Amino acid sequence: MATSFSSAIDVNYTKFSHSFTHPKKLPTKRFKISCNVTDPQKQNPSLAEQLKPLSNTTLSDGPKKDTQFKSRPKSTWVNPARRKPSVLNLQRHKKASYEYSPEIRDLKLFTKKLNQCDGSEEAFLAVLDEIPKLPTRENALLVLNGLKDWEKAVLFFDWLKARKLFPIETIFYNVVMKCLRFGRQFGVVEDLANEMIDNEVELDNITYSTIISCAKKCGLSDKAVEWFERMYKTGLMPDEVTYSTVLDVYAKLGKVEEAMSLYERGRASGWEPDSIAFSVLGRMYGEAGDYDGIRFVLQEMKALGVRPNLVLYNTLLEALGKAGKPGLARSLFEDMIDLGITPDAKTLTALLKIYGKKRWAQDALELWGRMKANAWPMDFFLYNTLLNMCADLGLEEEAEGLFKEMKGLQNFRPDSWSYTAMLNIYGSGGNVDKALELFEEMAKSNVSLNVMGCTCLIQCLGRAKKIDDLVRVYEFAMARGVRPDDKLCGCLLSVATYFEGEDLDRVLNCLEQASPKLFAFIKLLDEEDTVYGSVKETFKSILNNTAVEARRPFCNCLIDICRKRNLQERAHELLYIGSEHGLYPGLHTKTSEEWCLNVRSLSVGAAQTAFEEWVESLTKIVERKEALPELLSANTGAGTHKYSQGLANSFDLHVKEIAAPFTQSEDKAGLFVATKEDIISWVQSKSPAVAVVA
DNA sequence: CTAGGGTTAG
Repeated sequence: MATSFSSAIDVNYTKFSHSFTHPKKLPTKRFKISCNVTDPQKQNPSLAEQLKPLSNTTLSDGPKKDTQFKSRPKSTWVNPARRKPSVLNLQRHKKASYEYSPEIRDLKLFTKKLNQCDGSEEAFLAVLDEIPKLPTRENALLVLNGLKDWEKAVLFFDWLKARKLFPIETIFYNVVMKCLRFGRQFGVVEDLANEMIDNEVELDNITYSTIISCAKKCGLSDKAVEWFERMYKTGLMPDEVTYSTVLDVYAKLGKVEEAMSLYERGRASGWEPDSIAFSVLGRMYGEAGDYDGIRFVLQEMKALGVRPNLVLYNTLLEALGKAGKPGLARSLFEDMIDLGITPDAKTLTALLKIYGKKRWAQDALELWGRMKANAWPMDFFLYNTLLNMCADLGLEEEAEGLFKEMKGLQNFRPDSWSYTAMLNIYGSGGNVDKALELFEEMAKSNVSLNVMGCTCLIQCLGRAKKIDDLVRVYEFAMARGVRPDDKLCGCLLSVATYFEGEDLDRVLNCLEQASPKLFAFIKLLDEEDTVYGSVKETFKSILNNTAVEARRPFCNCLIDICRKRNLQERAHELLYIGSEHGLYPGLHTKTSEEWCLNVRSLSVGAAQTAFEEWVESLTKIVERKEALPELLSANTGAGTHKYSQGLANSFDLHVKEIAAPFTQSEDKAGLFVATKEDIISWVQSKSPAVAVVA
């Protein structure tokens, strides 16, 4: 079992073991805090002290049957109607289930009545008064368990307490708390917990894990941590459920160090993490995009011989998607299949997302084929994920087929996600007519246009220079309450570079609605008396208020707009500010043999601007007779996307325009090279004075 | 199914 998923883990493990910060070395802040809250009156040992004897005695060798984790107490539930059957009884009354016991059936009916009655206290108590006979402890639990509304559970619980029919034990509180958690009533849960303390009713691991998970569900992480620390204060050791619950609290807070610290302490105390704990950790590392962390989880699972189940595989695949690692995801998936686990829709969704995002077309299509061949389960998410995958891979025909299939399904229709994926496909493929057709179809089928669909349409209509349709779609979206986001603003900015004159003004009008600040900035750039300081200040403020992924597109587009309006100086200023802001990491790289200008992430205008700047600085170096490397190169990239291929071509034109001595490499499209000699003689030819001095 | 923990869209 452990060996079958080893193939995924063993990849490059040596490298991994060097780069991963082992949890043992992590700070233990969390535990210092839990020590600080120790009640001075009780003088209980700190967690570390509590765990010490355990780690010395139970960690290393041999069977650990004496630790509490092996023998967790089972539910104390007793079904009053199901007595331990004798062998004879078993033979004769095989079907004698409690459902047919009249007493239980009555109780169930009574519970149903309680569930159905009016929510008011009076109505509930009125029904409660009709109870056939005063309940025993077990019957009371049966009723309590069957109540759905937390208000009713609390009323019934109060009624039980007032009647004093039997002592109210921990289990009663636990059952009520579970119900309160469902109703997200942390305040009431906390009151009950304090009541338990006051009444000296024992709080056990079930109580604590319910309190903690309730706080978590209510988004009160600080309360969750607080109650975990209170638990330590009492000297109660967490069991495996409490561990996973608290690990999840830290994981959802993104507190990786705290989670790992707890993990390590738990391990030292003899806790054996199970698939749920690993699922929590895997998800946490996925959210952090931490590949080494995910491999640590896989390694630990292997070392402990934990056999992953479907949910754990799904979580790990999802995490690998977030970390952007298709290779490990693929081998993990194959391990899962080899183990005989049938993937569900979530598994396939996770995997297809990775393949699509990473443009692993072959693997994506192969998997899609296997899905059909094996009739693996499909659901709504999976259909839309397949459509998105088609968009990522540019599979227009496949998407059309799938979309048609979706329209014929019984259970659901294509929704705005599905339409958005199709708009994305038509938009990036430049298929304006089909995109517009889809837009009309959405209105007819009552599917609302979301902001991404709107962005895809605007992009597409902009490229096709269909200004009337563009404005119409934009106004439609705004009227339907679509709220422009940074991506839509970036799209409008990029579209603005396709238009001139009156049409440009119409695009800018749209932009003004979406972002008055951006619109004002464009006006500012246009004004002659604008000083650099105010450009810088305004632009920095805009960038800081923009989603990270939209910052570089903003800068690129604004530079393009400046160049279109012959504001070259402004274009250089924006590039400078953008570089200072870290938008173009790795733009310049230098080795002793070669200096390289990497413009792959720049727009046409930004690339030209960067190139001009570079050439200017090379010229100065030649003029000052400073050292140059043998080779100089500018890289535009070949462009894997349909619309990014333009960069190499326009760059080529620009190079020729300014007669720079760079030539495009024949082996590698988008790579422009010049030798040191080329540059020197070119500079000298431009300014003969330099040649004379030389 | 019987008191507590983990997974799904740009």
